[in-house]
Amino acid sequence: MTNSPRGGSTAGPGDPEKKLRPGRTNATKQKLFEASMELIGERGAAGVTVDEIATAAGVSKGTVYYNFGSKSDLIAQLLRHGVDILMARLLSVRDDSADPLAAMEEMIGQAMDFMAEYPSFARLWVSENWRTPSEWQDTFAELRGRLLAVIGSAIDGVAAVYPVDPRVSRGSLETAIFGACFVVGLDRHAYNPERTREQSVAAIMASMRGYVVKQPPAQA
Amino acid sequence: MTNSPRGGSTAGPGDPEKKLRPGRTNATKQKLFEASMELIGERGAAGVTVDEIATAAGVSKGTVYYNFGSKSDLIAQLLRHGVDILMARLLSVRDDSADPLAAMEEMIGQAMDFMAEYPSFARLWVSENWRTPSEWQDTFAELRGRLLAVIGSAIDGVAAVYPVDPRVSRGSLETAIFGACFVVGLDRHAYNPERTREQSVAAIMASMRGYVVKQPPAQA
DNA sequence: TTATTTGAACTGACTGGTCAGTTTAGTTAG
DNA sequence: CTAACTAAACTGACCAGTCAGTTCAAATAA
Repeated sequence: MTNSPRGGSTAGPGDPEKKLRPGRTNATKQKLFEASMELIGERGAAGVTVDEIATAAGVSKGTVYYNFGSKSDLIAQLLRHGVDILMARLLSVRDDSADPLAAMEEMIGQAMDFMAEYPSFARLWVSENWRTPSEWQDTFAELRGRLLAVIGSAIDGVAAVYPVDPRVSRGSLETAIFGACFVVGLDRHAYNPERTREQSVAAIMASMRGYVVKQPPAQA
Repeated sequence: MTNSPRGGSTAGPGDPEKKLRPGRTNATKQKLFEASMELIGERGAAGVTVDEIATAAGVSKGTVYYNFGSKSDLIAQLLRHGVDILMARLLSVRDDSADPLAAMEEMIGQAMDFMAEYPSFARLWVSENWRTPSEWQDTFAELRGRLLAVIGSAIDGVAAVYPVDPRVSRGSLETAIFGACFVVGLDRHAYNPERTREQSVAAIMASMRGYVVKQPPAQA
């Protein structure tokens, strides 16, 4: 199936238990990530050929198959790579603050920065997530869960301090905020580059401010 | 380039100035819309072949090219078709109500119903919108503008009656709500079918409730 | 020190298959 | 009659994945 270098018993970096020779770097994989992120974000996973990715990375096609077992595998690893970066930024938000709403706001700001920096990843995500029988279904489910957990705990932090609207379920709110981050970030990049980071954050934060009640919520 | 029926001088329905024979229906086009909406929503525009669409619609491949000039043209018309339906629903919301917040809530409800009924359209939209050099860039820009205008006027209606948070720009809020409708609708369909329509609407409405200020907004 | 070997990393031509779009000769039904 | 549609064959481009062969730094041997 997948391309394994020569012997079959020897392990290449494409194999799960890759053990880099000391002094060696992941330079090739990194270049392939960058090139494919760009191309796939712009034209979609199906719209980009492996040859194009290889050329853009300054590498031969065979190298792609040496480092990744398949195009599909490359994309799965690309998704993980992007989520790792986003997660790191979200988790960088210190939670010590007295005001969990401020922490939430900073997290949304981090998300907006990420979308501005990696719009191609955001496009890849919204393009391929939600496809019903997708090759990356499991990957998406896992990564989505990881991200939502972070947002969810930030929401919990708010709910622990402020009175909140009981009509709004935590899960739906997580999703709404998560989705708004992607869409607002992408829209800013594609259609409204003049919009500021703060405007975007404020628009998304509106849902958090609507979630906390200043007076008892209207009777259900 | 594109296929023009027979002689080149004869006009088929694929041509811009189609003039349906009275008594004739659009049955074939309708079937093609339904079939391609389903398939393209699931596997993406590039992942579906014209042959598959024709077969799923119970029609021959030639008929697709008779009714539409190309695959690309079919998809452009498909986008318009879907937006026509969504627009009709959004505009069906009577605006006479005393409370523009209630009108907004009903519009979001209509949007959620649409997403539940045409999840494939929603997937197609988020998959192909935001692609940088896309064949349907102009189509998307126009349709997006039409939809945002409707949401924007509903927001204006609220802002005319309630005091609103000046930190939140109308444009960003439009985008956030618009995007949240798609993403919450899709997520419900794909990952959380147990979530109710009301929960979803409430989560999105939170941003509107956060937009109107109950006490003067915190000093900027 | 110098020669030899090893194997991970990489190359790029090639294969087998797929697919958009075309064409043609015909059929159906209003 | 003619608009709408069918069925099937065909073209030409494109593309994922393969594989025999190359390179070269480090390991080992002499």
